[in-house]
Amino acid sequence: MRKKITLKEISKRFNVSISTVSKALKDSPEISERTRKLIQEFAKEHNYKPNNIALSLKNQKTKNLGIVLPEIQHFFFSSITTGIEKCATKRGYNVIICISNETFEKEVINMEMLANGSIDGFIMALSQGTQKAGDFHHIKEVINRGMPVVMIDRVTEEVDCDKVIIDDFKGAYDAVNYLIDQGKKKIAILTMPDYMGSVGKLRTEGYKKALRDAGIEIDEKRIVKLDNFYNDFEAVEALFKESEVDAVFAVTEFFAVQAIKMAQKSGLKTPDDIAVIGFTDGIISKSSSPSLTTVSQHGEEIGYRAASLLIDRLENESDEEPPYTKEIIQTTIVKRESA
Amino acid sequence: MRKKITLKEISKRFNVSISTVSKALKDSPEISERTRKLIQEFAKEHNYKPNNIALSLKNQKTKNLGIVLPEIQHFFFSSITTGIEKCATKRGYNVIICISNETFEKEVINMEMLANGSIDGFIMALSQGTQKAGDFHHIKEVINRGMPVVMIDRVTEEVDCDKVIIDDFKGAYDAVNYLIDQGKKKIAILTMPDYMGSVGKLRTEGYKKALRDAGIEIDEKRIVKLDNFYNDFEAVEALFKESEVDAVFAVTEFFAVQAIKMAQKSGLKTPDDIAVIGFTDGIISKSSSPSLTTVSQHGEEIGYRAASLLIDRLENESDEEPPYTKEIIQTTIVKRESA
DNA sequence: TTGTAGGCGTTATCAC
DNA sequence: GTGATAACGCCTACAA
Repeated sequence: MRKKITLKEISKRFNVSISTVSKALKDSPEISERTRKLIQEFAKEHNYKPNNIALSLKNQKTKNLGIVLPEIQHFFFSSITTGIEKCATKRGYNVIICISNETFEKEVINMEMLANGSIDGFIMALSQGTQKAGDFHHIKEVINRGMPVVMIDRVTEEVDCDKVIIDDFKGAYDAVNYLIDQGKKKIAILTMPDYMGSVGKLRTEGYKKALRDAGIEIDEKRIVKLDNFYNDFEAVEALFKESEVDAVFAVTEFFAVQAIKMAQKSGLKTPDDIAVIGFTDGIISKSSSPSLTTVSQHGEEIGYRAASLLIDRLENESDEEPPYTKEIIQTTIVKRESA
Repeated sequence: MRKKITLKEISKRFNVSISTVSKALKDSPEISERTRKLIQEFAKEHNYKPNNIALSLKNQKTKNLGIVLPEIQHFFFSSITTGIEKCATKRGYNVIICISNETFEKEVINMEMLANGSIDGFIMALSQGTQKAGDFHHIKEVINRGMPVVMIDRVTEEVDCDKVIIDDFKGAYDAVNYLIDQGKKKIAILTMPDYMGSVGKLRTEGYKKALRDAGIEIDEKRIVKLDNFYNDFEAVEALFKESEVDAVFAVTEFFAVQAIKMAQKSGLKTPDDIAVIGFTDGIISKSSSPSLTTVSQHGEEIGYRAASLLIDRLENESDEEPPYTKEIIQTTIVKRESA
């Protein structure tokens, strides 16, 4: 079992031409029974497989999907990746993953690299940096060149392409309603800045709408905007202490768990004194104590759907492009102990 | 901004040969100042970038690293991925990630796919299925063909290649010692079956050694082997109730958190009644309450080192291959509330 | 200063 | 039934 074998080498071995070998391996009736058998056996023995790169060059397609994500350490994105990978594998595609690390620059570089022939299409979620910058030229450029892009979760209206998102607004609305149904009135939200579109803005709006619909007044001091994961939660603790809060809707798992901690510190019981509901049904939610009631985003489904859309488009033979779709994956509430 | 432009197209545009264009773009002094400028400007305008696939075919290298991991939803593996990605990007490589989903079959298929020209080398961790089967022919084959492989974390002595592992034995030893130092005597271990080499066997051995060295008798009923993540923890709870345990060394974050839950259920306080120390310093550890004292595996460092080793080998120009190395990343104990 | 030719591995078309 | 040729996009040694 030595180096990779090529058609050329096989052809030399049998003193035939390369094309004969190629045809023989494809079981072409052009080639004599005998030669075919001979070559096929030899190939199998030497474990011949056509070189992917050569095929890519010839066919002008790589069978690779380019994935550009802000990070993959948190459950939501890693489960998206899992979903993408499942669909891709099933349909004969590989997955090249690049991490933008939440920065605009790395997002651009990654996409330019990959767009250069390495992949057939993109699945991507915007980095924080890109959302902040509001600059989407790199994505538009790729699309203009005829490379399909599917945006997931963190998307923008400014780019015209297929999208798979969750209904952040409704997810938040449902979550807050759930709390209201438990008889909670003083509901706080731990959220993110507005430029974090879906996570920050939309969920906050869902929260407000739910309160309004229930005839509960919106109290701005119960809207806490946190910038990142190592933020000061003292403001939150203060709120709790002043018993200004009887429930918390947290926009991430992490915030939710922190809220529980703060409550415990303040001697408050969850869910009786302070109920907590989070977003993202990840490992944290399952393993925290009390375990978290959360809004599940079904990351794996998002990934799977996105890959499915992308591959459909790639393999669409008809000459007219189907219109862009926007799929909305419904969130569901997973009831556990915290609310 | 239309379709991707090629050397050929540029050459037509200026009525010169392809090689002239190629040289001009490389700023070769062979080409006249004027032609160079002209072509370079045109290329920049049209955002010319050489096609990666063509380069790969020509250079017989792809600048892609193939990563085969059992899963990436848990923090340890996703942080490894992050580390790999960082190093790869820095050195101009892309990362193709495939998930074996803990099965032997998918591991084999993935590696065969990638080995077919898509990548220059592998970084991989064995799936549970492969460890159970004890069949490593696919890895040996790849290596025999001259494709370098770096095994990480879940490795086997049967394959000769570069390896990056943590010192599971010592990590466990240290963890248990830490508990002993706190005056704990009845220390249980929540572990995995022996075929899970590093996670199961080695850590259990470290546990035993620590007890032995401290002159504490090993009590088999305190060694609980759990098969997977949705196991019955009743056995554990029973142990707690019979007050046969005053500390737990858990071989995963998840087990650790479950142990805390069981303790709480039994009305025992952590860390006073039952101290708990886990393995893997992930998100769960940080956010659980009480937060977990854990053995940090430094996944990102493992990934970074592995990628570094692999790329070094790929770019090693000298004709003799350097000997295989086995890097051992030291674990450290991250002290928090649970012990 | 510019161009030609060959090659990377494969396949498809067409010729013998 | 088999083989030569061109093409995918790029690079480079060698002509002209």
